[in-house]
Amino acid sequence: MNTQKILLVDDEPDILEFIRYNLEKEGYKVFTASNGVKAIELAQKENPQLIILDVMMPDMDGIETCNEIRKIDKLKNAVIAFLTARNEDYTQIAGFDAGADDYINKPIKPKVLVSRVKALLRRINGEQDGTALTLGGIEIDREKYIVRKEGKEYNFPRKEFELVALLMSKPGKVFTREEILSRVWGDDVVVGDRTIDVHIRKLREKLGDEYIRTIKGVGYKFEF
Amino acid sequence: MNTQKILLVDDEPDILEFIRYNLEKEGYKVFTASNGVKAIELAQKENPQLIILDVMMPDMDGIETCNEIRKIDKLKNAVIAFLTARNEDYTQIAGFDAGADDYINKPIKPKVLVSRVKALLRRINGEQDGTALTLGGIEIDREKYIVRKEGKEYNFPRKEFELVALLMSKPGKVFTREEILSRVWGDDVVVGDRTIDVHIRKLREKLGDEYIRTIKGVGYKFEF
DNA sequence: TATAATAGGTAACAATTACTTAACCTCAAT
DNA sequence: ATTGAGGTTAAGTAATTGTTACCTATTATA
Repeated sequence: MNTQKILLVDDEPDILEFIRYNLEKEGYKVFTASNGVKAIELAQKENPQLIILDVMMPDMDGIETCNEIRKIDKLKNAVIAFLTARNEDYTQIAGFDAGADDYINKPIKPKVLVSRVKALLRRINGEQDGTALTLGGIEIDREKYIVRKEGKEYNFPRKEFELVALLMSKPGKVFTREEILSRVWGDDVVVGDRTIDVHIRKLREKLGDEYIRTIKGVGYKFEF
Repeated sequence: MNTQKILLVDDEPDILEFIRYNLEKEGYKVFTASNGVKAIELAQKENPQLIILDVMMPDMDGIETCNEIRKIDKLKNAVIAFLTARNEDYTQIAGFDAGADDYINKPIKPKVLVSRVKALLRRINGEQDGTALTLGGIEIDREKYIVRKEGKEYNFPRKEFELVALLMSKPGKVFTREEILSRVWGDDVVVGDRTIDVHIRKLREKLGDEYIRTIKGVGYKFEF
């Protein structure tokens, strides 16, 4: 296997060097950038498998940088992790929307960092793990495209699967109809108003009514 | 040839006796154990060529038992098969990590059981494999480019072989059309839309419809 | 070398499944 | 009571996949 490339983005040199040290010790090839613009340049050039972004940065913050990176085609498959201070709840929500794959909390502990990085990189190299998400007895497995409930497996049609996966990706968060349309159907597709309802209904039929809650006038959320 | 020893482990006496009856009829020497601890003891003493483990057992489940057995040096070459209920959480593919060689689905049909056991034992006696992979009664041999099903051998054309080998390499995982094209045909080859379908059809014709499942809008996967 | 057999691919159409819509219903807030 | 948001159902529509027959290239066989 090729040496893995990691791009590290933070405005604090100390943190940059601290993380670099710990990752290079593990044999990774580490690139660093001190701001979003440089990060994007480097990412274009080096095509890293994993990008670690500090959320809090001057000028262009991590989320914005993430959004820009996600627009670059050849980086579509890169794994992006955010560095955040503990308990930055709002940030996290925005971060998942931006397509983050994981969060790493500061202060950083070397061991945690390394094992997390390994787990994230394993995802790319096909190896089993991390693909399943379990919440309130319901498990969705992206890789196998299966939903499990109480040991039984169900094959959901594509839209239903994407919909439940979206809602579960951020349990408790209310997804507006707009958001749902944009992320499950795509921005250019135009569908009628009742389409979402019908899909929600099908999900409730299969999972039970207790998981998906309607927030009238706002949207839907997953609860457990 | 020496009489072959088979160790059977299940907590349900009925199943134990049912299988024992069918295997003894074929001339095998069958030992039974009702739990993992006894199984390990017996395995140590009798050194069976084949061990059939029920996955679901109280206290020490099949996978755990398997892990313990694999630690015993003289049992390194034993073939281990799991008994599983159909549609049971495929999580057990974790069983492969534990070093399982095959899965046998419940409910058990005598004929299927016997031919399966024969196929597994054939591996030990004489025919050295190393590159063979057996799943749900289908065995693919990368070296000889041969597919075996219930004792019969089939010569698959290259593409068909590569396709089934790919799907079986990660049972349960959905391979997108894109992935399949890239890995069986290569990234630069351009083939029409229906090409994959036709090959899938040929495989289903030869193996039976129950192995390859279509996930509409996503891809195909191997199931057993 | 001619001929046959096999493998791989394509096109046309059938079948299936998923998705969307329309029409109508319910419920709660004003 | 009226309105508006969402729920429900059945049926229509679109998209994806299955199937068959046929063509071409390659490899085996006489």
